[in-house]
Order: sequence, then structure tokens, then C-alpha cells
Amino acid sequence: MPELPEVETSRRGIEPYLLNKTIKTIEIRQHKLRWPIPKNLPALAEGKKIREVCRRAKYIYLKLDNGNIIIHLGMSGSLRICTKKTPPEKHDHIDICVSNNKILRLRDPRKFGCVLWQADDINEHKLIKVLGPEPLDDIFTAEYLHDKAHKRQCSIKAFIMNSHIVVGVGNIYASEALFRAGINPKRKAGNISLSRLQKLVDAIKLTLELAINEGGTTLRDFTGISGQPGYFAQKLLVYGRDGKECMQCGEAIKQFTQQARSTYYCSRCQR
DNA sequence: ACTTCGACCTGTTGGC
DNA sequence: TGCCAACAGGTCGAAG
Repeated sequence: MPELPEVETSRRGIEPYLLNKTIKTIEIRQHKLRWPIPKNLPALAEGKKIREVCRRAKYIYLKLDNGNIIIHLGMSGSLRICTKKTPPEKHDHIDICVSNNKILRLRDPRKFGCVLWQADDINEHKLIKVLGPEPLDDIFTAEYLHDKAHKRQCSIKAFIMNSHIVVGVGNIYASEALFRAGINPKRKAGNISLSRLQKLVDAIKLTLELAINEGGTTLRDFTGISGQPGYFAQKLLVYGRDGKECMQCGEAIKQFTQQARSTYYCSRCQR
């Protein structure tokens, strides 16, 4: 479900309710997510104060004095802030209850998400330390991408969706950014000039920033923490628009399958 | 070192 | 209306 803008929307939504609050209890109803929720998570985190609510890639983490609670939403995960009055539903797997009687509740029907613990420095976690740069960070540049893409045979779409290269670019925004940059998603990553990669870097940053400002993209079920949809879906240029007119040239948008994911593009505008 | 592909799950959608 | 296949916003880890 969520790409970087949706995760950032969730993070901003929960932050005001959690910052500087103390974790009172953690209720785990379903341990079996992508990785099991650690049995000792309540023992580690109860009584501790939430110092920061952060995001790295598509991970949200709550920074405590003794470590971090790491949350990933997978494909279908979502976070809500609620109270005891709202009974948990079928796929509400964990409640983190804090000192203002609010509850951070994770729902994840497909269970591709996870809730993990990392003591001390978050960057030492094995899932975090292998990640590439944040796309909105200044160190994510055309020169960086050009260097990494050298002699790479994979498609440019697979390349920008690879979290070792750059994080946060999922299936929607990969298609969107490649359209904005005028690059054919099938093109080999190692076969693109520095100046065209500059356009791509600019397009990735712009696309993600615009989507964050719209509260993310709601295609079917993404909502912010109080249930409101994201409005970026109305501004998608190619994703989900196969057969419809390209907004730039009028040609029909095409759809095909790449790495088992749907790609959308304009064969006239993207070379 | 790089690339591809299966696996993990449930819910929704579209065709017959 | 019902059934079933195909598909959905992620990404690790094994295999080639």
C-alpha cells in the first residue's frame, strides 16, 4: 500500500499524539507478521518515553531512551490513533497505548508489514543499514545515480525501485517520475546520460514532494491516521491510466508488466 | 556482484 | 448471483 509519501503522511499524523508521551502498555494480538513481533517488546518498551517519531525509507520508528520500535506497513498496513472505546477489528494486530489514553493501532490484512525492536542506534539494524539515501536528501544527486548505474543491465524502473540504490520509490511513483523525466521504463539503467539522470532525480524529488503535500495517494484503501484519503490520485499522470490520453501528447498510455509489477508509460514522450 | 523470481498473506475486482 | 483467477501501494532472501 504505502510508498514514501503515504508513510510520511502517517508519521506526521501520529507524531502529535505520541511525542513525549510514555508507553503504558503494548497489546499484541497477532505476532505473526512478516517477521514475528518480538515477545519481549512490551517488557522493553513499557514505561519508556517516546522521544522522537521518525521515518527512514518506508520505516517509521519510535525513538525511546533504550532503543527503537520499528514499524513497516508492507503492502496493506495502516496506522490509526484511537482510544479504548474503539474495539479492535479483525486485522488490528498491535496496540501501543500511551499516557494520554491514546492508542497507536496497526492494521495489516496481508501481514507483509512488521514491528521490530532495535536497541540503541537504529542505523545498526540489519534492515536499515543496507539502505540507500533518502530521495529528498541533498546527497541524492544525478552524479550519485550515474555512478551507481554504471554498467547496470537492469531496467531503470527496477533500478530506482531498488532500496539499496535509493529508498522510498515504489511502484506508483516510479512510473510517475519516469514519465516526468521523459525516460522509457524499459531502458537499461547503465545506458542513460548524466543529464537525463539529472531530470530523473529532479522528477523523483518533485513527484514525492507533491504527493506528500497532497497527503499521499489513495487508490483503494490508504487513509491518513484519522481515516481521511490522500488526494494525489487525482494528479497521477500515468499510473492506472492505460488506454487514456497522455496529458502531454494525447497518445494512449500503455501498461505492461515489469518485474511482476504494472508499469504505465507514454511511448511517445518517454524514450 | 548483479538479476530474477518465489514467497509471504488477505481482500477486491472483473470475466464468465 | 456465484465462482475463480488475477491482481494489489513491498521487499527479503534464495537461486542462477
